[in-house]
Amino acid sequence: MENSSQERAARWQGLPSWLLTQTANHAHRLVTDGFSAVNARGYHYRVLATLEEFGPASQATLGRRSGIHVSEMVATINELAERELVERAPDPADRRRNVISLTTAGKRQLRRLEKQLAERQDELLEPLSPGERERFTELLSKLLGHHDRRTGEAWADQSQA
Amino acid sequence: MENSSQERAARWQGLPSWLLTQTANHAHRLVTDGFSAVNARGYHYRVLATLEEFGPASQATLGRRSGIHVSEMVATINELAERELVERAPDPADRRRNVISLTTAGKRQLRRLEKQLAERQDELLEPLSPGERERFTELLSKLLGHHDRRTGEAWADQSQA
DNA sequence: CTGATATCAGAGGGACTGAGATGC
DNA sequence: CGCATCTCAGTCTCTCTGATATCA
Repeated sequence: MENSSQERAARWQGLPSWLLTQTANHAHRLVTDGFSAVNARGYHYRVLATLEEFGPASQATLGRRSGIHVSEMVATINELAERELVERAPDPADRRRNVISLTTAGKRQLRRLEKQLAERQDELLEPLSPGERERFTELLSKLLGHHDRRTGEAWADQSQA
Repeated sequence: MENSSQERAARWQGLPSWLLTQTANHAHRLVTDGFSAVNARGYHYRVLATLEEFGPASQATLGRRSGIHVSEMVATINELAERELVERAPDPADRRRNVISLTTAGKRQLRRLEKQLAERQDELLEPLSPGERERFTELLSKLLGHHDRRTGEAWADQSQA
């Protein structure tokens, strides 16, 4: 038998990058499953939340604010508009643009998505104590801030229109 | 926040799942770049390391030990064999199987990959103190162990089948 | 017959690139 | 004119499914 009853752990399993990417996969699956339980995906949540937070905007601005690529935005808005969760209307002031706005159905859906999201965070952090959870997010924030700055990805604050 | 005056941060940016997946993206990019600097990718490292650690094996066994899907293993071994980093020989004891073994060039390449890997871990954790690094990997290990168990992915020590 | 092995083709999601058409 | 916006088509990488041929 090539497989003994006790295999050693592969040597890379203790590496921070491995732990990080594997745990992130679990997190991603949890959240994705939560979203698809209400027939949505991550982009839907991000667009709806951005609309609620910043108000109606063009697709391009929406893309900048939510960190979603413009060409992805097209498909995302298509899906949301089809379900009447957002409204897509031509901008009278600039005929290149569509003005996207949240409908009341969209707001209701956003509430559902946020409920899912909160539950999945809890599921993700389940084995950690409250104190550990706090330290964990602190450490992650520190790392993410560092690398976002390093690679110039402060997309949250690069917007003018 | 280094945010300019106008834009608030998107509301999901503090969520553990967001911090985790985004940071993991950075980690993945770092490691991938490190590997591609020596013309390799993650699967190459995992196969070479597994070969060194457990010795020659069939592709299927190699897949179980390294967590790489069998159909991916075919392409991975193709690439490694083409560069003569591994040898692929028919198993005389079982004609379905190929026995894959590490060449001396493969060992040299493995050293290069491990060097890259170590450097990138350091780059990843740069903003953290030694104590923080330790706590960080501890917390991640706790989470990953939990979710691996939860979803039955203890592929590192699953012996049968 | 069953199960395992190696191979190949392809799906599917996520992030991105490039080009074209329209309008500022 | 240069630039922005919207759209579509396609690439790339990773992971997984399915089908097939071979053999234990």
